Amino acid sequence: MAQRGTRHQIVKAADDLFYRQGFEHTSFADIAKVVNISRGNFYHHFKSKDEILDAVIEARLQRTERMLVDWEEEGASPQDRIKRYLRILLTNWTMIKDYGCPVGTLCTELAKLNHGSKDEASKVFTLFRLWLKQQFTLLGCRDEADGLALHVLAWSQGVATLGNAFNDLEYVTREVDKMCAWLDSL
Amino acid sequence: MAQRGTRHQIVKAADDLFYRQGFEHTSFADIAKVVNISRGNFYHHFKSKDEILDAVIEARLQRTERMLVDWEEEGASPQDRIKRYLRILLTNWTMIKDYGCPVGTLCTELAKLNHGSKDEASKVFTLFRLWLKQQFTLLGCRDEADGLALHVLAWSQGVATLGNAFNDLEYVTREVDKMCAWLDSL
DNA sequence: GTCTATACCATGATAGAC
DNA sequence: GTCTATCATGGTATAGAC
Repeated sequence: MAQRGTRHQIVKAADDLFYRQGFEHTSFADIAKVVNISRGNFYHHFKSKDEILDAVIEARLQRTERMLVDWEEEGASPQDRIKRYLRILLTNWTMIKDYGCPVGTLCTELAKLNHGSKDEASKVFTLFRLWLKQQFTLLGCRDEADGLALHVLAWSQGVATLGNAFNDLEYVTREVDKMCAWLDSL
Repeated sequence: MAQRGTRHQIVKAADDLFYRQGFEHTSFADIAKVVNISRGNFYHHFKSKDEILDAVIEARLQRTERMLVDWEEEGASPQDRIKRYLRILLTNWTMIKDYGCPVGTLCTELAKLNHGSKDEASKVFTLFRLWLKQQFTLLGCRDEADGLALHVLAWSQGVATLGNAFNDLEYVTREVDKMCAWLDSL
């Protein structure tokens, strides 16, 4: 029980630090400081740093899945649900402006490292893609549903990257408004 | 003269490696191997790794500026020029699929490191932004020119990130086609 | 201008005491 | 299950010979 507790704390701290500092830039010492354990004690829970990464990705996948189920129940219409997705850019702005999109930035970092878990990381994108596709299907855009899902995904991803680079909340707000208007025009 | 030659070689090798491996993951040893000089010899040309980064960013800014001037002369119409920009996604696909967009990935990495040169790096985005704005102004979209420029920038950035994550050339091709069609409809 | 040698530190990882 | 001590490696950076 205590083991599970510590393990969980390690994953939680690593999840946060991998997002804010990047995977490679985060050391065991960084995580140990947050969790308040010694560096050596890590290896009782994980055999390597890569194993921690896998656990973090797994946690993100589960968290994302839960969030999408919640959104499924929250939003009255498919449009409302997609707008709920678009609004993450604004609700998470304080993080995005400093650290970018958690999904996209991990994928690109792992791609450059040619890391074995890069495909696993991109599955988070796939979760959003399938969920968005489902919403567009409900909207009656059956044949184009996947294309529209990818369109929304790319749009939000690009806005997150540029919003981060220019540190410009007004721009992001304008873009989200535009995206919502485009949605209503479908 | 030989000094300038070596310095130039270091910047060129670092430019390539920072793109393919990321800034932090690239060591002096990596660059030294390419340039074929000793590690110690670096400090005759640069005081620190950050100085090499600044030189790389400066080189990228100049290269981008030259490229945009070339495109200015190449394309007959503003649409043709913007399409020239969009097609980078396809002409540079072999690099993008493995390493993402050179501009966006550096900006996000430096943002996470909270690196002092992150604003300098995002100036490459600004170059594209102003150039695109100019093209849209020539197209007669004066009031919306900057918004449209940012729209194209975000669009291409998002497609690069997703294309990289999913390693899907067909998707990128479809998106570029869609972007070109949207351009013609303006 | 280039080299070798080296200092110094942080990293991921291991071994073994408690 | 947690700790301390330790290791090998590789990082940035410096000093000084040629």
